[in-house]
Formats: sequence, structure tokens, C-alpha cells
Amino acid sequence: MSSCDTCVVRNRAICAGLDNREIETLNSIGRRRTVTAGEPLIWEDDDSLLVANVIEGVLKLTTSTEDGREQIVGVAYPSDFIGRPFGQTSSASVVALTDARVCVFSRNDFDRFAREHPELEHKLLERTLAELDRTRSWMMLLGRKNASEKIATFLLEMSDRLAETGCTPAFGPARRFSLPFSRQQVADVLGLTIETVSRQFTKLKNDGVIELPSRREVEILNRGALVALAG
Amino acid sequence: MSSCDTCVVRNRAICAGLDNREIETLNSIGRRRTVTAGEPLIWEDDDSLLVANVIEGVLKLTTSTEDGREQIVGVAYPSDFIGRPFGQTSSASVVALTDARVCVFSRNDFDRFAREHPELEHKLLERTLAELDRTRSWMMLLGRKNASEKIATFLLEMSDRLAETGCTPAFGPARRFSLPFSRQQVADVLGLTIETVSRQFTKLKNDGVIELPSRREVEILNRGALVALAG
DNA sequence: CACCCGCGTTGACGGATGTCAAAAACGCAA
DNA sequence: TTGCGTTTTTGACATCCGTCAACGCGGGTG
Repeated sequence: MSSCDTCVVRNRAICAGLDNREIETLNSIGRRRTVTAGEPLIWEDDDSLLVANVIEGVLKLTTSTEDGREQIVGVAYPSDFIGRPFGQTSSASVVALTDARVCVFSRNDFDRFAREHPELEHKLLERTLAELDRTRSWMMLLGRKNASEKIATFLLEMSDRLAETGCTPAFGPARRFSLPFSRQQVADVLGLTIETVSRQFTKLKNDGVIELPSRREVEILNRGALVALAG
Repeated sequence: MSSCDTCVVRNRAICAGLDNREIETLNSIGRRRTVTAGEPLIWEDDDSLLVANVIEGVLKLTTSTEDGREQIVGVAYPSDFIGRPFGQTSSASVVALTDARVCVFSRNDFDRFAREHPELEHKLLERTLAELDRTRSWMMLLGRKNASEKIATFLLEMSDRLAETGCTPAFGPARRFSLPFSRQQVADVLGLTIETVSRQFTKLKNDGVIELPSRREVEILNRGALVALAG
């Protein structure tokens, strides 16, 4: 029996739609792996050796300059696909933000399997197009929004993306959630410094827009205000 | 005889690799169009009705806020594919920067054709993955680079991208080229203001790194210096 | 040739955000 | 509980870049 049978993202990941025989084959070239929070899975500019499906947990995709500045260019949630198929090197590092479980494939094996299964390539294409859309709207944020607009947009996005985690089935956006990011990582997502992020959080708290029960917890008290601020 | 026979991007666009019968079919659902500089081809948030191949010219992909701030999120050159297949709305407007010729398809027709031709979908996937890589490295620029790093990176990218245009076959990066952007558009690519762009250009000129023969012309005098500045 | 209009440049100034440093809060383990 | 190391917050200050305004250049037109 293949471990895919019990996979919680079986129907949401790109594997969805494959028949039993195909799943069997895919299963035979992939393997489960756990990644602990902070542990890297893929290195920037490395030979792109791995691709993977996220089963559980959250991972960040980052690029860095030589002098150590970092920008988070993407965030992968359960059922997301990570890595760079059909290419020699990956343009981003992948590091776990929380403890995570992934289903990894050697890039070569995956490429070969994908080329033989157009339906899977189609799913991958749809995902990649959607990711490109998201990335482009994030460029708008990075290039043209100020600090408070960035923070408001970020909190709304988090509240959407984290809606389904926390055991509640997706009932619209989450009012209260636990950030998978440290303050520094929030800064790395938004192109800000940790101090500016901290000040903006404090300001929103003082203005009664959000509550901050603990370092990682956020509760949205006035969603309308956030939407207005996000611009 | 199909107009594809004489198409200058026939071997570089996603059409490459299709056999004669397939080209015939594709040709029957597409049509040539010219777009004059400044003219829009696709509207942001519009129903995504069109997709297209760029034959000649340069086009910008932009997103805007309600209050009129604009961010250029992509630039399309000859043989590039534009538009959003397999989705209801497009997340960016497409506007011609120069007079351009494109080969347009109704999204529905194209989607149907693509789903029946895995090889074409594969090409589209490879392109989309490459575009995502480029977009992510641009996020690094927007989020973490300062004005002079942005300008230096931009000039180097232009010199690479515009290498083949101007009739010379691609002999490495162009030393001298004509920008398809106004100063305001350069600002919209880099997340800066027109004044900052202008000042940085002047500074590079005064430092002997570049020459500016006219408003749109750029000549790189000291490429090494640009590379160092780009960071 | 002169005029005009749009685009680009330059200057003066202010403010948002980055930088540096110290204090505070938190999490964890003994 | 206490103590320690890390993360976060807060404050003072610096600076880069945006804003506003004036000027200049260049191309097109009468």
C-alpha cells in the first residue's frame, strides 16, 4: 500500500487526478521527509536536485545578496509545489519556517514522470500561473506601498492563507491566527526592517485595529480598517 | 498559405515545434494585430479574453492602485507570450511601449488548443517557470536594493535583453542601446520616482560610467562599474 | 524661424524609514 | 522560581528618497 493513500493533501496537490497506477509510480520515485523549523531544503543557486510537495507546515522561498540582505519571494503552504523542474538551478532557497513534512522527488525523476503525464503538467502550469499572479501583485506592494500599507496587506493575506489551518474548515478569513513568521521574517517579506515592522504592529495595536496576545499571535479587531489601510 | 510561414518568431515562440497541420489550426484561431505605442491590449481585472504572442516591439505589464500609483511587473519582448490562459481575469494590464505586432487568440480558443497539445503546454510551462524566476529576482531588487543599485541592475538587464534587437545577432550584451522606456516608466519598473531616476542617470554620466547621447539612448562606458554597483 | 508643449533635469526641503543602541519582554531550562 | 539568551520593543538620530517647484531642452508645428 502506498503512503499516498493516507496523504492529507492527496486531493489538493498536483497528484490529484492521477489514477492508482500513476500514483503508484509517483510514489515509487518520491519519498517522505520531515524538515524541522529553520532547516533548509533547497539552496539558492544550487544545482536544482529536488522538487517537492508540501504536506504539512510552512516554508519560505528566499533570495539573498552577497552582503546578506534577504528577501522572501514566496511562501509555501500544504499542497503547494516547491522547487524548479525543467531547469538547471533554482533561483531561491527553501527553508522551513515551521516543522514540516514534504514529499520529495529527484528533479530528474520528476521531470521524466511529468513529461509523460500531460495532465500533471497541466496542473503544474495552472499552479505556476497562479503563483506568478500572486508574485506580481506582491511586486506592487514592494515597489509602491508604504510601511503601513504593507503591514495591513500582509495581515489580510495571512488571515486568508491561514484560514484553513487550525482545524477549522475554511469559514472565510481567520480572525485570529498564529504567524509562521518572526518579526525579522515579516520584514524580509515586506522589504522593511524589523524595527519598522515592530513600530507598525504597535501602532495598529494602539489604534485598536489588532490585538497581539503573544509574539506570534494576531487577532484582527477591525478588519475594515485594515482593508482601508491596505489601499 | 499561413502567415506563420513568414513569422520572424516562428522558431522562438511557443509555436516552435508544432507540425504543419497544428500550425495551420493555430493560425486559424489566431490573427495578427498591430498595437501602436501607448495603446492598451489587455486591461487589468478585465475578463481575460485575449492571449497573444509578441512578434515585434516591446510591451509592459502593469498593476495599479486605485489612487493611480503604477508598478510595471513585467516586460514582453518578441517571442514572449502574454495574457493569462486558464484563468478568469488577468492580473495585469498590457500596454505597448513601442509600436508592436502581436498574434492574438481568444483565450477560450487558445485554452482548448493548448489542452489538446501537451508539447505546447510544456513550452508554456517552461516559459512561465522562467518568468517566475525573473520576477522573483526582481522582488529582491524592489524590496532590498537602493536607488543606485536598482538603476545599475536595470541598465545591465536592458543591455542583455536588447542585445539581439538592432539587427546584430546576439553577441553578448549590448554596449549601446535605445531604451523602450520613458523616465517615468523606468521609475515604474524600479519602484522609484522620476526625479530619483533622473538624478541617478546624471550621476552615472558624471562618474563616466555611462553616456546619454539622447533621451532614450544609453551607452555603457564602464560595465565593470555597473556590475559592482548592481550588488 | 519662433513658438509651444511635453518630457526631463535640477534644486531646496521635509519626512518616512533605516541605523544604532539600550531596555524590555519572552521562552526555556535549571 | 530564578537566571540567561534571544527576540522584540522603544528611543534618538541620520539619511535616502519623495515632494514640490522652477527651469531647460528638444521636437514638432504654424
